[in-house]
Amino acid sequence: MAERTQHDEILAAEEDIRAALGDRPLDFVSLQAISNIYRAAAAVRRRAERTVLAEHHLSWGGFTCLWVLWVWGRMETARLAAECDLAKGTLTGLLNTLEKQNLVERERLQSDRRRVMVTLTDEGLATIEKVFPVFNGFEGQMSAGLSDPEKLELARHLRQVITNAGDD
Amino acid sequence: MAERTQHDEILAAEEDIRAALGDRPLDFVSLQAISNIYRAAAAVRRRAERTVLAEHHLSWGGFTCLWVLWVWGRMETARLAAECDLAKGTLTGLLNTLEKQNLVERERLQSDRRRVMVTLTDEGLATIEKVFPVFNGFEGQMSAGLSDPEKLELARHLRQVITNAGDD
DNA sequence: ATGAGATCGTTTGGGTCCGAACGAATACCG
DNA sequence: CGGTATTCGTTCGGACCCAAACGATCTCAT
Repeated sequence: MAERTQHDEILAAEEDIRAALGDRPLDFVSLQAISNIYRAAAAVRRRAERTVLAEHHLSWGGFTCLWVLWVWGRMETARLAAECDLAKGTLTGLLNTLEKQNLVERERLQSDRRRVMVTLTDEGLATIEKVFPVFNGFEGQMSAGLSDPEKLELARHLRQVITNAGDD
Repeated sequence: MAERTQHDEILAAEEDIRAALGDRPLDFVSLQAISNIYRAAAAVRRRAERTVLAEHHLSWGGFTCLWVLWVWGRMETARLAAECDLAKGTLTGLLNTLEKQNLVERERLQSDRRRVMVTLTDEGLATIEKVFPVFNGFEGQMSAGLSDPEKLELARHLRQVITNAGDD
């Protein structure tokens, strides 16, 4: 069992950093915490896009839109962008794609013709109802090896970071 | 103190999910853990690009390249892409940008003219030596509110996720 | 009423990112 | 040797992503 796992490699890399910069003032603990967030996010996203989402021709952002619309129901683009954590300009392009796929519909509001309401189509509803359980299983796989209390702790720590980084 | 913080809003959103889907089989714990990784990563990156990195005209990826080259020294593009966690095609564009900024240099290997060695220029070295301490301070701000043991725990949990998502 | 200002979603331009295809250079093998 | 495979970095097409600029629409004080 002398196998060198990816886990070990990550730790080894972090040791290299300490060795290379050990004589400088360095908040190494914060560095580990924050830099691993980005690596984990990128790894999970890539994996999802190549497996679960690719099978249904969905991008990460597209899936997020469907999911939000499924859980909270039809809503205007401004709120949808906020819930999906996207810039409003980005959402425009995403909705174009989803509309071409007949997964969502746009509708100008009568009361205020600047605004646009977004609704799941029947096909969009069927898609998210089919994909979400698979995606949720994927989330389970990605967090395998952590106990439920550990997962909750992870989520709690991340909420703290999100709050600290809050876009105000 | 009736203030509704961003922290509360995140938790409220998660409650909405449970309410909307409560009667379906749902691994809610894994969902919280994984989905917050992406939100945290995006928030931290946006914040960094708008503050620390913008002042020095660096993108997230560009900063990562300089950092890697600083810690581990000059290396070939293939390894640099791996260390930066980027596709090799992406790295080509990033290096073009960094080369225009006179921060790195490319050099064909004599022994194998397919390969390219990347080196920090003096200006690149000066840049990363100036920016890194600021960035490290930024990482401290982003993880404020967490104790050192909590940060280490966060890093450890994320390493587990990275391993689970490993690109094989 | 009506013009100034605010607020929508969209467009634009630039950068990031990926996967697949490509051309050059090297390595392998008979 | 000489031809085929493999392995490089780069290019290409497409999607994503953002900030800023843009038009259309609404609001509101005059």
